[in-house]
Amino acid sequence: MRRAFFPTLFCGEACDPLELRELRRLATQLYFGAGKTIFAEGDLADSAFGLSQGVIRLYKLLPDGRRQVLAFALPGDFLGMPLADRHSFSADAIGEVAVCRFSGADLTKFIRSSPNIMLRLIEFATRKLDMAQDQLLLLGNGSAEEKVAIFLVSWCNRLGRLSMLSETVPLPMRRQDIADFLGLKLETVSRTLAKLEQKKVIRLVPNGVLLTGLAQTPLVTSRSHQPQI
Amino acid sequence: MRRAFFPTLFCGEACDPLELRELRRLATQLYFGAGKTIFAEGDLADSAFGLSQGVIRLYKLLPDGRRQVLAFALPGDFLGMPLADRHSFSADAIGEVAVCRFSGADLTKFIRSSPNIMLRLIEFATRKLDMAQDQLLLLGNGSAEEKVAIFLVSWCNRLGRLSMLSETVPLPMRRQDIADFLGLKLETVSRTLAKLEQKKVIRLVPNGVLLTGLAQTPLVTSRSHQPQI
DNA sequence: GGTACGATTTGACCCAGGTCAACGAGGTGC
DNA sequence: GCACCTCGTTGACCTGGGTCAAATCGTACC
Repeated sequence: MRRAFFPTLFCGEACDPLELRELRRLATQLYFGAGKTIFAEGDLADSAFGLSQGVIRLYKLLPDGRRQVLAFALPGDFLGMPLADRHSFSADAIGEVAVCRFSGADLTKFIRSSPNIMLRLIEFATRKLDMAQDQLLLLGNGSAEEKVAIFLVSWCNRLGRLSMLSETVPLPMRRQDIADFLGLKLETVSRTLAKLEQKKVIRLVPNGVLLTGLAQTPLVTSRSHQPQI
Repeated sequence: MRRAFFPTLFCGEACDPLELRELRRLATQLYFGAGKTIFAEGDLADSAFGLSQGVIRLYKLLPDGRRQVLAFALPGDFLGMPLADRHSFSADAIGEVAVCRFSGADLTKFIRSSPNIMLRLIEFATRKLDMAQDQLLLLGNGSAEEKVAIFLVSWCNRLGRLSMLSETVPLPMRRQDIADFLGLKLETVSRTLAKLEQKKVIRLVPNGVLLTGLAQTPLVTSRSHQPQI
């Protein structure tokens, strides 16, 4: 829980230092324990969140309990879209988590006053939309093996970009989370991982995997695939 | 092919009449025959399109030919996100189609100069994202029957909103398109429709259906579901 | 150490939906 | 009319992944 990590959405050369200072003023750091809910679908979106430390799962629930995990958020990710009036999905902590919260009213005023920030938001949303569409492609057309393999590849690409990649790739989420992300059952995820291990593509270790070489399946080559919301 | 239909994104009370006039100046009307491609995934997004008349299917292809239909666009829909540099999916006409094209450079300049329009774009993208996430929920968790039923309900809600709903609901797209939209095979779509007809929920007619009462399955109740891009 | 409890793996079986193939209903051109 | 072609339907069969149940592993707490 070291230093405050700011949403990358607001970082980079394009962001005015003055605006950044203003933003920092709006942000407060919050901590959540494992399994705690940051916000739930349907909640008034009276504030916006950036993830500083830890991993968060974003998901939707059906009345009968079925769940679709939309994404796993990593440090730097922004949660949800500012300016929406209600959250369209739930978010809860996987392990310990630190987030920075932006109070809604102030953030809204700030965004509306800055064309610069609005442009970044449009680009942000465009990227999210693109990723959601890649995910649709995967859910609609992938076999269990393709789904799991692509999930692993994309997960370690993301960790790599954050320099959080050691020899072994950590998988902090439960099998059930992966299953709900990929539209599979947890037994199938487990079996598929075992199958990949037999093929010498990965090696399973407690709370992680070791990638020893991932075959290129048709879906893997499909551009981007960097699920992060 | 009557009058020019303008993207609803740019309509409504919030849009300044002066800006609207400017936009109209940027738009040119184009016509495409059945099956013609308006743009393809990966193309330079040097212009943006609004659909005036007809139906368009938006989709992604895999190298091996598998296809995911992302949405069926109806008149008033905007195709793709402005400001992106490349199209992230393909679009082609189902039947005869009229679109208005906005030249990219001019549109970009116009958007960047209008905070008003940028805000609308953010809201637009937020809605699209929300819809994509509902679609993920459906693809990941729905049975064939749920998928088809929800598709029908949502399709006729959209037609209803456009007052394009007569006694019988037109289904201008092929079974294969519906299948690729729902992550099913065309035989399954056909069988499922037949099953729904046996249950007296619908009646099949050439190029359409007659809804005689659609049961509320868990997924149907899941808010919104107004696929349109 | 030992016990308890949740997460994961593994096995045996089943079924929704995929696959393959035949058939039928409209169109269209000659 | 007839040949041809595409789209849709239907049937028979198969299989990938779901379901149910029983180990096994890991970790935390006595």
